[in-house]
Amino acid sequence: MVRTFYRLQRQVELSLTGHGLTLPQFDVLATLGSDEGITQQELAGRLLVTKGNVCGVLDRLSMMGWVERRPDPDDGRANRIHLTAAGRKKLAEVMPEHHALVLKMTLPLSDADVKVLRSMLEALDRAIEPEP
Amino acid sequence: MVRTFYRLQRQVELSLTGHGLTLPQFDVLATLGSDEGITQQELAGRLLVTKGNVCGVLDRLSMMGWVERRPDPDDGRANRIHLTAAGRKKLAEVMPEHHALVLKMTLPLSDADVKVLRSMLEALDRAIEPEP
DNA sequence: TATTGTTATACTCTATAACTATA
DNA sequence: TATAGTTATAGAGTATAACAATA
Repeated sequence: MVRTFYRLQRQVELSLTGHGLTLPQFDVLATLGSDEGITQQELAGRLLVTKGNVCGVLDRLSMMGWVERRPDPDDGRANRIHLTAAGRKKLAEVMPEHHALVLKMTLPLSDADVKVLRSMLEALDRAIEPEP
Repeated sequence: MVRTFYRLQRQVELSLTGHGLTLPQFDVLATLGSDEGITQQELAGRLLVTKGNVCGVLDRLSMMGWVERRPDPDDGRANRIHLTAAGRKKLAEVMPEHHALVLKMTLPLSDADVKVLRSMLEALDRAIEPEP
């Protein structure tokens, strides 16, 4: 089961490589796409990675000009992470192919199965550290 | 969907770290557990990684004394990869906790759901490069 | 000439831990 | 003192490409 997960993910990773993105980088962009303005700590929690590592990923993403750190007006220590216009464009560029790949990978399943799969994964996702 | 996959996988990865294993290393051991004696090329195909990279992972695993390369008697170029006794022991040591984690992660699902999920994943797995 | 495996390089990610600054 | 973010280090994985030995 885990091996299948890994293979599916490698497939996604290989596709992202063609866009000059790594999986963690894509994950950050996609997360910001739905939850812009979160802090680096929150981002670290989502990715299940330490804040130190998020820092490095953000360094690379901001060097590419896709994200920017804006100081939190209410907390001098915190940053709020935002997509730049270029980042939004990049995400819009990658997403269609990404969706096409997911669609292709789930082709052996019926539409109903995919729906079930999706709702299962959402249930599993919610179960991951709900009370940190 | 892919983000959930990633989060589930990170969870597995964090658990493996406690055993001094990385996900690719575990993947190799588990693959050998069911298909011992395959070549490095075959292994590379399973992991969706280049032969050069498999070489490095095997270097580390054999340095730990968990796998060994045996020259293929019929093809002077190829190696057949085998688990050592220590490797088999390591796998037996990690597997219970691994299964417990998978069980815990799928707890929000019913037994029937898990069965469905498993059969879906098997279908997806079979669909990944069936004709290389 | 093609294939199996090895080696080399550069980059990214991760674990770990010490550090700065704000609260 | 606790928290948000940064920096430093070491190890591992991956992409890419050149290389040796065998088929």
